[in-house]
Amino acid sequence: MLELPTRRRAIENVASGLFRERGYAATSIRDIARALDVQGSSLYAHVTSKEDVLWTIVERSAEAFEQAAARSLAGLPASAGAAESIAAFVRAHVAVIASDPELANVFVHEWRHLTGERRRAILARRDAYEARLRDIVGRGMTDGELLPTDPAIAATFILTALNGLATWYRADGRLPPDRIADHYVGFAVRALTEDHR
Amino acid sequence: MLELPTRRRAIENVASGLFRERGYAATSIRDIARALDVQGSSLYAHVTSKEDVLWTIVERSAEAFEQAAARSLAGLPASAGAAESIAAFVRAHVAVIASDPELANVFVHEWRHLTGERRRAILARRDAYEARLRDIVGRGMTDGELLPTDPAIAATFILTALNGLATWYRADGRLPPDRIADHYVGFAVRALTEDHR
DNA sequence: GGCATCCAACCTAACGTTCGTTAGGCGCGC
DNA sequence: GCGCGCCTAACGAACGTTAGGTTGGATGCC
Repeated sequence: MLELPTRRRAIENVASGLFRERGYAATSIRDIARALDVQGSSLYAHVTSKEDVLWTIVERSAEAFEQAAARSLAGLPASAGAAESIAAFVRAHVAVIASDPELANVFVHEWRHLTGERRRAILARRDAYEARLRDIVGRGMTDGELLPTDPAIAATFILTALNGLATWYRADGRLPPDRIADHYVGFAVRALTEDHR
Repeated sequence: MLELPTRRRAIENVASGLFRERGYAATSIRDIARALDVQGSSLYAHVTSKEDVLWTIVERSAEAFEQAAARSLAGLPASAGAAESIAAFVRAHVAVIASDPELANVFVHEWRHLTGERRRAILARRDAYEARLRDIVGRGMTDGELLPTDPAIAATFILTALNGLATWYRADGRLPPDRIADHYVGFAVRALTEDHR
C-alpha cells in the first residue's frame, strides 16, 4: 500500500509544481528536466509523453478528492443534516488542497490541456464530484434545512470558492489549514442558511 | 468617446476568446490569425507582439473592473452599511464578467503570463482591487455589522467565488446575469452575517 | 473624367529558436 | 552481467517575429 518514491514520482512532483506556477502549456519537458538536473530527453526513460505526466497527476488528484469526500461523508451519522454534510465536504476538500496544493491545482485548472478520451473522462469525474455537493445542497433545500435558492448556482459558488484555495494556498501562510477550513465551513454553511434578523 | 471598431480591436476580441478557451500559452499567433482568416504574419501590422495583445486585454479588463466597482460604491448613500457595500461590489463584479466573459477571464487567469514591469503593475492593481473588498469587510466587522471572522480570508472567499464566474459563465446559460447576481449577493452577504438560530 | 498618390490590409518567404520526441550508447551498482 | 538512469545528437514541426512586396479602394488635383 505504501508508495515508495520512484523516479517517476519525482518527475510528477516537480512537474506539478511547475504546472501550478506557470501552467502546463508554458512548461516544457526541458524545464521539468532542468529542475531535476537532467537532460530533457532523459525523462523519456520514465514517461511516455508530456501529456502522460499531466494525465497521471490529474488522475492522482481526482482520486484524492473523490476518496476524501467519500470517506468524509461516509463517516457522518445517519442523522446528519445538510449543514453537517456540507461542513464535512468543505473540510475534506480543503484538506486535500492543503496536503498537496500543486497536485490539487492541476486537477482544478490544468486538466483542460488533456485531449480526446482522457479529457472527456476527467470532465465526467469533475461533473460527478460537483454533483455530489449539488445533491447535498438540493436535498437540504427541499428538506427546508437550507434556504430555497438555486442548488446548481449555490454548489458552484461554494466549489469555486474552495478551488480558489488551490491557487493562493501556501504551506507557510498565515493560517494553518484547519483554521482556513473552519472559516470556509462557516462561510459556506451560512451562505445557504437563513438569517433571522 | 465612442470607440470605433478598428482591426486591432478585432484581433483583441478573437484573442481573448481563444485565451479563455485554451489559455495564452497554448494559443499561437497563427491560431489568432486563422480565426480572422488571415496569415499569422499579417497581425504584426496591427500589434507589436503577442504579449502586447495580452497586455492590452488585461489593461482593458482591469479598467472595467475598477471603474465598475468605483462607480457602484460611489453611488451608495453615505448611510450604506457593509452589507449594502458588499452587495454593490458583487453586483458590479458580476456585471463586468457577464458583459464580456472572455475579457474578464484574461484578467482573472491569464495575467500571469505577463513578464517584468507589466506583470508587477497588474499584480499591484489586482491587490488594490481585492483590498477594496477586504476593507469593506474589515470595517463591517469592527463595526459589528458583520460576524467577526478573518477579513482577508473572507474577502478572498467571496472574490474567488466571483471569479469562478469568468470561467463558467455563458451568455446562453440558464440564468440571466441579474439572477446570478441576485443569488451571489445573497450568498456573499449571508456568509458574513450572523444567523440567529 | 483621368490620373497620381496614399494607405490600410494583406501576402509569401524566411529567420532563428524552441518544442516534443526518438535513437543509440555509456557507466555504475547489485 | 544485467538493467536502471543518464548522456549526446538529432529529427521534424511549430513557435514568434521580420522583411519586402502586392492589392484595392479612397483622396486630391488637373
